[in-house]
Amino acid sequence: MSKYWKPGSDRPTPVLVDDEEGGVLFVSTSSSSSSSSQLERLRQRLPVYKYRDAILYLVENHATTIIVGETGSGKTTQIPQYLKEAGWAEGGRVIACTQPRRLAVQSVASRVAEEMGVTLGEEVGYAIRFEDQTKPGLTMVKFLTDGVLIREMMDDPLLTKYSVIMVDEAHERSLSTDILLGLLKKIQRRRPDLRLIISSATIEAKSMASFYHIRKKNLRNDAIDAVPNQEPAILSVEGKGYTVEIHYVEEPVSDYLQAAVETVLSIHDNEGPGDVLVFLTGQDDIEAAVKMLTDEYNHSRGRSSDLLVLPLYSGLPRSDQDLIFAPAPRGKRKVVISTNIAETSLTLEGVVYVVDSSFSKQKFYNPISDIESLVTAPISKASARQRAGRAGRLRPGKCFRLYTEEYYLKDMPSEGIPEMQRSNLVSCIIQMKALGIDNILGFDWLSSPSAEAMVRALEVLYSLGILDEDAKLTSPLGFQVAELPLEPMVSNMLLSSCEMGCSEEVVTIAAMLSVQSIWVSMRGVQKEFDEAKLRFAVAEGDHVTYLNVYKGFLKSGKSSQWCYRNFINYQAMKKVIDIREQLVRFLKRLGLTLKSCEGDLKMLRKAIISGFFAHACQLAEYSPNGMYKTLRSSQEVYIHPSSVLFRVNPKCVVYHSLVLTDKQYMRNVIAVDPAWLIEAAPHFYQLRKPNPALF
DNA sequence: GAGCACTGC
Repeated sequence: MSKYWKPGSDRPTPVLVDDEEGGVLFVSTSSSSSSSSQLERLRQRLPVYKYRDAILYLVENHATTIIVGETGSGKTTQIPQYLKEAGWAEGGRVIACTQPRRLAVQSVASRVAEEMGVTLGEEVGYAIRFEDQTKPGLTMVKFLTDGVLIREMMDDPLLTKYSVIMVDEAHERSLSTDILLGLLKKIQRRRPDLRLIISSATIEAKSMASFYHIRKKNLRNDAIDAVPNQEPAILSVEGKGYTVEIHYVEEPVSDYLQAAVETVLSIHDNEGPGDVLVFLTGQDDIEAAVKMLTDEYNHSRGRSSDLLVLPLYSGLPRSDQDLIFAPAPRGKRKVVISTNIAETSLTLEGVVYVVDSSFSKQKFYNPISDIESLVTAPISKASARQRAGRAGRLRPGKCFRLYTEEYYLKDMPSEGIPEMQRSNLVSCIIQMKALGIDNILGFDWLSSPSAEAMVRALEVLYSLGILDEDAKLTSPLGFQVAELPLEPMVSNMLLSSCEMGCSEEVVTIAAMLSVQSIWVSMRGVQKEFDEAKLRFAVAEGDHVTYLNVYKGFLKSGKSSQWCYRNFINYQAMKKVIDIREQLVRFLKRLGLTLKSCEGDLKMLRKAIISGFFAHACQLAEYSPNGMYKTLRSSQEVYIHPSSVLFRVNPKCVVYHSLVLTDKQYMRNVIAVDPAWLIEAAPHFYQLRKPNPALF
């Protein structure tokens, strides 16, 4: 790696300046290229030229306002308060503010409640999954995740109780944010009184604005006069973050792991005090980097003995994650080596130096093979800027990019591919159908997914009996599946189990399949880990094994100590309990009853098949290495080593999901009798060429 | 005998 760092610039020309400190706000509309005339026009209309006044003026006069600025500037949290004071929450109307993450909803809501001097859960409340802290009739400002707002649309498609809807962090372009933004545009045509505020990073402003530009011909006649201005306004706000000095390598690095480690040591030797945050891609790289830095510590004490090196990724047990937030001991410099989790989800306050590898793991979906895979890929400029910004929260910081300035300027894509275009769309499409959107292919998306992906999702939903020949939700199955907060195949399995008399067990399995992994990832104690797992393992497969884990957890009195002894993730188990309770409530609301099959594992497996028949595989003949072929498309797949059926290799199995690494691995596998497949899904299997190996 | 970026309902 080059030891020579080249300082560079990053920030696009600042378009705007702040307000109360005597500056001006920059306001423009999407069609205008002349920003100064826009500014002049606004200046003439606004006697007092302040942030608050500008917001209220724009919301009053434009159907859509787009707030652009540094993310995390805290500027947007003042907006709901301004709106409430200006009377937007009177007469039972509510101001809604969405965030993509639960934690952000909670923290912003409590900050705003405090600023307004009210009790959280009354005038200012929030709603996230499992937790509704609002009082209908009293709550005027409501914070919620965008996913919850989409769920609310199922009961109230026009979101009639909201006067203003503010969507924060829209530039992240998460699946649910994109669905919401599309739906809101549709609502806007039928609700001229509704105001939208969308908060986004600079890079996305123009496309957001042109998306929300309402053409008159698209409005109902009586709505034309009611919408004050169909042209979205853009308001730029300068963030309050400190400047971050960017440094690039002079030559491309060949080994970014090695380069990251050397950069940390070089920062430690040459820079002033302050914590270091390093962005790598995944658990493997992170553990390796931690080890390299620790070895360095052992070899040359003088140089790095005062480094405190900590890994950070989502799979880490909570107690280890909490170490990150404790201040480093006196005289020590904290170095956190992290995945993308530190880019948006967690904020470390003491960070002054950021090291950016330029890579992250990203999900991609191939609609032809119907497989999602996770690959290491270059990040976007927007992401790089976000990473750099993590260094400027405490005081001016520095960001060391392990790539050249030329690469940044010329080759790095300016924004990432929206999640919508990298995902399997079954859940998305079922939600749209439940909201009465029939023409999915013609829907006005912010970024349209491929036709192949949409057609594939429609096919899968049709084969599950969730959609009919006209691509409409079936009744009751389709509508019930849309209600349940699960993957459609899991919903199908659960609903079938109610008819088959094993819902008590299957509701537990559904909850267990909804969490990342219930096992704690532990390296170095593999033998003990395998032994612990064997205590729960059964010949039928992983799903039934999960039932044993759940039983054991309940029997222990939901003990964290018990989890620790058995290599089970306590946080994941608590989530399983929450999800299971919620599912039971949903089932009761649908008029379905819980019934136990009292150990009839055959019935249990048949219920699983009724959701997952499309994921059936048979062991290839003469296969010494455990190769399976999928029945649907003869793809080569293997049982994942984490499965209790690894190396057991039953003749015919059904899997929950595939993970693509060097091979395609099936995760969560259950052994089945091939005859059950035809019984469960004759439409799916009987039309196919008979397979002599099976039947 | 090998592997799981990150959210969300």
